[in-house]
Amino acid sequence: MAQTYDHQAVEAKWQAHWEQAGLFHIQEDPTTPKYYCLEMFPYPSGRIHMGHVRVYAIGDVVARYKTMRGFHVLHPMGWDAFGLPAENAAIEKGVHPNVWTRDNVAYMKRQLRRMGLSYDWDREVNTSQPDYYRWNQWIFIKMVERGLAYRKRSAVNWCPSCETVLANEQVLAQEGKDGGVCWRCESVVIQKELEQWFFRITHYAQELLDGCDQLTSWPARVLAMQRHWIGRSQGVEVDFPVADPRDGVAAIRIFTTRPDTIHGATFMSVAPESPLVEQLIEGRAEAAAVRAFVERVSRLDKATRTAVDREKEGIFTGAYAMNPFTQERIPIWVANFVLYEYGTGAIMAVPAHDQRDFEFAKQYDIPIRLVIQNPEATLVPDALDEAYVEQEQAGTLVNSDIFTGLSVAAAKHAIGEHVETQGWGTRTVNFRLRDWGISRQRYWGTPIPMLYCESCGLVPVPENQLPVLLPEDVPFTGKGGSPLKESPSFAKATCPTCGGTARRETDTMDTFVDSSWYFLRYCSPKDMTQPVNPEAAKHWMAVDQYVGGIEHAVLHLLYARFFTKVLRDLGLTTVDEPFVHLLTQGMVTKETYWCEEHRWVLPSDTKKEEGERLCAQCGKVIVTGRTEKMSKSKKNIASPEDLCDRYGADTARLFSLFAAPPEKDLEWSDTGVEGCSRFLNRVWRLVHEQLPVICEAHGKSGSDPSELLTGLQRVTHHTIQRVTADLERDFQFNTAIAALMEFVNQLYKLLKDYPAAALTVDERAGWREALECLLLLLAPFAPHLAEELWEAVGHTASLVRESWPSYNPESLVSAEWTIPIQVNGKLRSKISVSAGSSKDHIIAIAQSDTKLIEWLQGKTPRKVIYVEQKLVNFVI
RNA sequence: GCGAGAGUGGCGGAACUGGCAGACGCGCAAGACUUAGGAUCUUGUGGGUAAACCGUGGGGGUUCAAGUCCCCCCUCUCGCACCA
Repeated sequence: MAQTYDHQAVEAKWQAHWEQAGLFHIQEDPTTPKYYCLEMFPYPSGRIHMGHVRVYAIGDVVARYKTMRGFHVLHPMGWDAFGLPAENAAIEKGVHPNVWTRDNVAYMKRQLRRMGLSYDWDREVNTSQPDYYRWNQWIFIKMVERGLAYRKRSAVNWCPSCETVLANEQVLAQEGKDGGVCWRCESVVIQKELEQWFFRITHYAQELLDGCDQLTSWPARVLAMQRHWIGRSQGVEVDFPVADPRDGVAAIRIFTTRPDTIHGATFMSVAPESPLVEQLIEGRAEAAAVRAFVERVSRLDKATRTAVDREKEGIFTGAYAMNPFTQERIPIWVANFVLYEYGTGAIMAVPAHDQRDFEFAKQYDIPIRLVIQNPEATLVPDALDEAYVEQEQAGTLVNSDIFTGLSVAAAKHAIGEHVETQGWGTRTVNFRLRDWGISRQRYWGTPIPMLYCESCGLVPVPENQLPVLLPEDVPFTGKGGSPLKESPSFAKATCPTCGGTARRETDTMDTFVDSSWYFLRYCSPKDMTQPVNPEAAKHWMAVDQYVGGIEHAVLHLLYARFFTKVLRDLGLTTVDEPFVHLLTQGMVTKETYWCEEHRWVLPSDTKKEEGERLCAQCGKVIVTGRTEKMSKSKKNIASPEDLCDRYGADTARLFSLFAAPPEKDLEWSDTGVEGCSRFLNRVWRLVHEQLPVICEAHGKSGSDPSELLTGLQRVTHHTIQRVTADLERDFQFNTAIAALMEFVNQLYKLLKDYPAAALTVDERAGWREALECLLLLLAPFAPHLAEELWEAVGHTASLVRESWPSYNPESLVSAEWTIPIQVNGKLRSKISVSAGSSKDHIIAIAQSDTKLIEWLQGKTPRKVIYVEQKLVNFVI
């Protein structure tokens, strides 16, 4: 018998078998419960990387496990196929994005097949194909009709490298960079004033926030990030009348969450972009200086200007407003930290109780008036070195007219009410969330199905003219601007309303639109009449288990939740939330190597000499860098293809699941991979060595169950229990696999201790049960090997159709208990008693234990603690 | 600063409701089988020569018993960062 099995042949054999038998093809089945298992679909960048291996291995174990548990499991796969790399390839290499994408999809699909993943490929979707993106357009038009898609001119994020607009969610913070950076290329993003299409995600802000409470099986940090991103603030809008009113500015409306501090407002601040500024300064002596300030501030990009450590800067407009509560004249300033897009773009400034206002007041010598007193330590206004920003529970109002003496909480309520009864304003709620800008000035995306007619204005493309196809005659120059403009055939159109000439919208949609509803499309991927078949969606939705990277915590996951609500309101689905359980898997990381001369180097370009790692080229000492996410530039990648060639898909899967809990980072280790490969070979040899034992039925029939038989049964059923519990409890794959390894170790021990020749018929049956359970339990993790051995032990049907084994609690019962004996809480001995022994009996046995007698030194224990089946503790 | 999470052997990591700390794997050591092996198998492996004792980031506390509960502190990772 070979000592290692031929994984190449075995894996190819079963992949072909599964496919030919159509074992992963799934249909609605009213007789069994459904389960929808989904992993985030990949962008077809060219090759599968280890991150893909990990996420798809996780998903596949879930899908296979749930299938064995009797669910009919929807486990689809597809391609998030629109995106910039395809277009860049067109610019650089002259290959059409469609061709580039198609080739990549074909290659990556082969790679995924090689991993033995249980996908229903009949449901494959590809977002770059008209049969998919036409429904983006359809949904877009429905959203236009409902006012959920609209066009507006505003300052937007612009990535100079990708030459396109980005949504707020796609601008990320990066250390060392002043501004935000592009999510894709990490270039610093700038601001541009443009007219663009937006999705009114803010319409669902409250529901998106409330929905977080239902998502109890999502990681806390993802929910925290979403809640923060949505950013709900409850407060009051108040009009501050302008002291000498001018045209169109009778009052300045502010938003505050701290109406309780309103008596302490000693000035106001307006955002530099606000049109109020010009209205306030016109004709004043201050006008020129203010304009210069605004000009200077607005040259900076927003992220820089609003960085928290940036100095507070401002300028007095010359105008005054009246605090409606105190009737005082307070100066109106323009301040760099006030955001035009948030609230009303203007604030009342309470330096005593807001840190920003405090710093501003200090700098410009504006009075600071204390209106909240700390009851525990009396604050002296002149001695403040920071604003007193107390919590709700502490603080009492002072210097606040009739509100003096109220608690902060009571004052918030009372003053809010007063504002409303006086007609000065209203209580209101503000969100941090902004509408989603979806226009992209790129080619490889969904054309926005809108027309600009000279006489009718904006006109949606009629439904029966969809899809608006991407034109082929587009030159890829890389010189920027929407490439669709360059198509001679595309831009010109006929207005469906008046028949006159119209111009097509030449921007395309953000690719995040595509991925915002693909999970719904999988329910009825071939429906040519609608994006989602409501019946199919009703059957399959919501996704029971979603698996993907944490990097989408606010991007894709927020957009997908939004789209689900939109499609629900269009009657296409009945669920409010798309994903019930969310597993965010960690990154795959690896050590990096740095050579002074050759920079980052591949492990294979280094050599080890006398315990030191040297550069193979120049012989210099290699510095071992940080363990980081695998990346080509850091040269710390491991190739899934090499891995499959050398060890096989089962080993690759097993290692990705074993080396770390799924949500944590996984540090790549070549020796760890070998360990997993060794384990699979051990399973292979174990089963083959025992084939004669389990396949031949000779031997006498035993009378009572032998020690071997009860041992086999106990370890078998105990393993079933452990593996099942580990999978049921948050998919603890690493400990489930550890349990399987222990199982195999124990079986080898029994193999050694009980020679095959002497076995009874019952014992042979016990061995068969043990080995078959091993294969069943192993099947979701290492499906090829499990199938091969399942066949070897005599089965003809695929393991895919087998049920998950259940354990018999009686088999777990051991004839003996081993009870640890403690003295004063420290382990001193262990005793063995027959199972079911009474407390008194166990204590008596313990007291006669020689080791214990030594430890007790003749003293009588003050107290004896006995925990059922757990331990005895003598306190002396 | 705010939010989330994490600190356990040489390493990755176990330890469900307080109850034998270190499962499983890697690495290491010794041995067996081998012409040989980086194959395979067996044994050992927290520190301490050793029993004692010490050990879960540090310091207190509760308890018969603490990695686990309570209080204080430190470090690291990730996310958000002037949102009024």
